[in-house]
Amino acid sequence: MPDFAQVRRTSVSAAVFDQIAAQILDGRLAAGATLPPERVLTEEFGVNRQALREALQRLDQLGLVEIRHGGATRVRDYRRSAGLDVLPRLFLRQDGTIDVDIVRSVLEMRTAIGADAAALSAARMPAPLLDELHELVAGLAAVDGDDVARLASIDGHFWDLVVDGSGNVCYRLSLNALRRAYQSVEPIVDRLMLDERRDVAGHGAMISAIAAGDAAAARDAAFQLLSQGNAAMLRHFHDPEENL
Amino acid sequence: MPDFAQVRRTSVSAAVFDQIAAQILDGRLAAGATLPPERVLTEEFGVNRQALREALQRLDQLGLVEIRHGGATRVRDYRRSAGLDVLPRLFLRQDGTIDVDIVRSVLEMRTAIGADAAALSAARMPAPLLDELHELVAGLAAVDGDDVARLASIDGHFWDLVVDGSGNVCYRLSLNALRRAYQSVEPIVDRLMLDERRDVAGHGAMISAIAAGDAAAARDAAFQLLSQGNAAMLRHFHDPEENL
DNA sequence: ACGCAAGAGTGGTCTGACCACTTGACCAAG
DNA sequence: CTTGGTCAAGTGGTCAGACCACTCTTGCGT
Repeated sequence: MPDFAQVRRTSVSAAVFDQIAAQILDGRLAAGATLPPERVLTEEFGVNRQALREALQRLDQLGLVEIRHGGATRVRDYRRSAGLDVLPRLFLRQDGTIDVDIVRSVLEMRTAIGADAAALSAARMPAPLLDELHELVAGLAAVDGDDVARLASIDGHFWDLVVDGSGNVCYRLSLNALRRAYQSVEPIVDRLMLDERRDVAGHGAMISAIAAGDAAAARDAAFQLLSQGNAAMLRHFHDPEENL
Repeated sequence: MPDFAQVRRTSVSAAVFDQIAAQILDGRLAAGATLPPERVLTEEFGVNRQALREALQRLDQLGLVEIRHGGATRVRDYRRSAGLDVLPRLFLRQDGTIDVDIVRSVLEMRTAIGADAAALSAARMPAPLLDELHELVAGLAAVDGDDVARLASIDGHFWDLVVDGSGNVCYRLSLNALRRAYQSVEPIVDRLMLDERRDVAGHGAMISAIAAGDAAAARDAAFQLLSQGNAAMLRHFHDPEENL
């Protein structure tokens, strides 16, 4: 079995972006500090000004720096200015360790969003999506219990439909961001989430409540379902921060 | 009385970014479509390639397009790839109208997040922050009931402390994104949120529950408090989408 | 002490060239 | 017919150097 690792193709501007972002997120570049002028950074990184500027533009878009024409580029306080898009870089630090606080935060948020989306979809879920959900759960029961990839796919699709059915765009966008947060450690997550994802009864109870239009029951079922994975994740990441 | 509008000094790359982003978010540029080559876009926009590229890099960072070295730049399905950072542009459409569905989504999410943050902070809130909260509510009672700016400031600070005290980074980052969503219509929001923000009893009940470590009560109090603004906002934006 | 003009320093834009990668057409060997 | 390789055209990526637009500080003049 080959099992090769994917070759990483990194552009110059992306490399610059990564370096600066990492320094801001781990505090080496403090909020309020001014970045050196572009022409100086150009020399330090050994890259062209255009490549450097593309990196800075991305950092600005992310809320990590503030660029002002004529003035200096300053480091912003990402806790006040950034969005969920920085999560992946907070989750997995540059030295390869995992931040437990971020793990907990992500789990709490997915629970709150997931539960509320389930409750909302009890009132709004369109019939076609509901049919798809039933098929998914039926398919879930037929999956080999150890096929982590297939379980991840079905469970992912399951929540996509629930969130879509909730009609809440914010939840839809948040889900994208949260997933990306632990994408870098997908293999571990796939293993830890195994029990939650193959819980046919749990998934079934949830869509039953949604189909019945019982918002409270749907919220409860979602909470129960998600709590399984939360417990498994926290148990694993609690003490050793560097488990990979 | 002058009442002039603020001059918008927009850079070239920002203007290009705005145009493309708007076309993607309102569907004129469909997901999966390929953008013209950079050299062609350069001519159509009448700008330099560097400026154009900076705009494209930002769009990629936002999850609106996918740039591939050697291949064409494609429009992505922002519902699957973007984060909460696109909310401001979904909230206020380019023609100046407001999307009611987005308003509702934002309100639902702020409620879910706010209530959960309150519940979490009941267990985690550090003493210093709690003291600050008490001072804030005391100050709230002393504010002139029509000073919308001051009320907005105090209420904003109030929730900052609650979310900080919850110790959940995701909620902190989400709050940033949600606020930015309706920042463009701040005056209206300030007026509609008036009753919620000057509800001294509601704020007081919430921090009392937090101080007592009663998570369930804190969640309830937060929910009650936030529901006031939700009702006012939905009442106002329900039918006429273009109210300004 | 104050106001303001000038200069230095910063980010913003432009030009034109070349490099690196992807794609598809075409061809040769199996 | 399939497979693999070659090649050329088209795409994004990077580079160089110059100039424009804005901000901030300095120091002069009042």
